[in-house]
Amino acid sequence: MSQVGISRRSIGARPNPEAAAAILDTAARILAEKGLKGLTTEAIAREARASKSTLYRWWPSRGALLLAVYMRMKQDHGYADTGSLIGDVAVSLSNLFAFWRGNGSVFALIIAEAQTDKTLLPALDSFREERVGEWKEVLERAQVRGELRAGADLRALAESIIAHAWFHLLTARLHVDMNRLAFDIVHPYLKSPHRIAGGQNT
Amino acid sequence: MSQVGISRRSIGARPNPEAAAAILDTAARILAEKGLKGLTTEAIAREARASKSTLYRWWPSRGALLLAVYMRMKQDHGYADTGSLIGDVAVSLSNLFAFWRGNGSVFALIIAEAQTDKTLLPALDSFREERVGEWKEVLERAQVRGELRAGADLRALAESIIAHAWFHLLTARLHVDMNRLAFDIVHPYLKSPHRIAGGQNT
DNA sequence: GAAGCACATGGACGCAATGTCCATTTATCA
DNA sequence: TGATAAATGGACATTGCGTCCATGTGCTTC
Repeated sequence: MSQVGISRRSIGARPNPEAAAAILDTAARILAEKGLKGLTTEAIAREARASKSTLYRWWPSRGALLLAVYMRMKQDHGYADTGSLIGDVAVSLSNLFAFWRGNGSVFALIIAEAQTDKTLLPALDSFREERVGEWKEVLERAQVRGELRAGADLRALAESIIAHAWFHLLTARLHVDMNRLAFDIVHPYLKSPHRIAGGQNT
Repeated sequence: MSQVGISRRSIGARPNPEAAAAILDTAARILAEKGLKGLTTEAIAREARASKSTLYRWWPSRGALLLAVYMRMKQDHGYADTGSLIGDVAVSLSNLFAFWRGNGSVFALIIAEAQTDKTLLPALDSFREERVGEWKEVLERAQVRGELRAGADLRALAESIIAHAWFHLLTARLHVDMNRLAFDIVHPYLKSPHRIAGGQNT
């Protein structure tokens, strides 16, 4: 809500951090109020009382801006520590899906944008790599607890979890039974067989 | 290559199948010659010597047309029957990735388009469901051979394979070691432990 | 303290691409 | 043979991304 009265002026021969902040704030607000449809560079610039030039001086493309908005919103990851791997994955995915549902699936739009905007790929790559690292922490805890089969490839499992999450995001299936999903993803990697917790399938 | 000399005319009070065929052929040709960049409704309509109205009478949106083009090109699936599940998955994914690389990853564009074009979602859903069915056939063969662990969920594994394939497509990683990828996806579901075949990781 | 400079900013514009409207053309039916 | 129904074509409206140039502001140098 950093709404400046009228318009923003130059503060000299260097970028104005207030402009960037206002742009990100405004983008997040538009996303909350109008959804994905309204989230255009024109609307963001207009409502942030900045020009599109300013916007493009900070981020090289629409996709890059969207990713910045998303990363700012995502600051708290929401990984769980329940004591069991399936529980951790179920709750963590549940938090993630709830987050995705709450912001109109911006992240789906970012993935989509990356398919045509090649400047986005590297940024998205490193973003994904960070997520892999976070999931690996969850998996290492499970490994310490002795839940995983011998020789389980933590990186492969982490990527698998993310792949499944993306898959559900992109196919608009964010409302599935999370215990079931976590079980399906993780249980082949577990040492001892588990009973399935949740109920209905998709 | 059904190139009509000049222009196409109405054949009366019913749609002209030649128009649809010419549009699909032309779209495939443009895709092969100019890649994804040139694959616009304007270019397709122009080069197919049809109007955009005609195009939109046959398909409700750009994405729907792209999916039709893709499905027409994909008629031969390329699923393999090597005698082992990991081999089947490795070769089948290899064929799929080669196909995707060959057409400039149109399918990635279709997935991207589905994120904003909601008329595409149902079509993409049923398309995906067909792929699930095909993969399940591969998996059933493995089950008959006794390769899978007891109680393995075939549908979950089929979805997992597709999820991984999409994931690699969307992150522009179509050149990975396919034996390695197939192993990572499948081996937790196998009854007996396997040695890994391929070499380097991503 | 004053003048020039470097660079961010704003507004307007170019361009490309999607989807729509209406007049025209064609075949069919009475 | 004339009227009707529907597809087709060309032009157009609209939207949205990215760019250009004049303007303004603070910093630097003399």
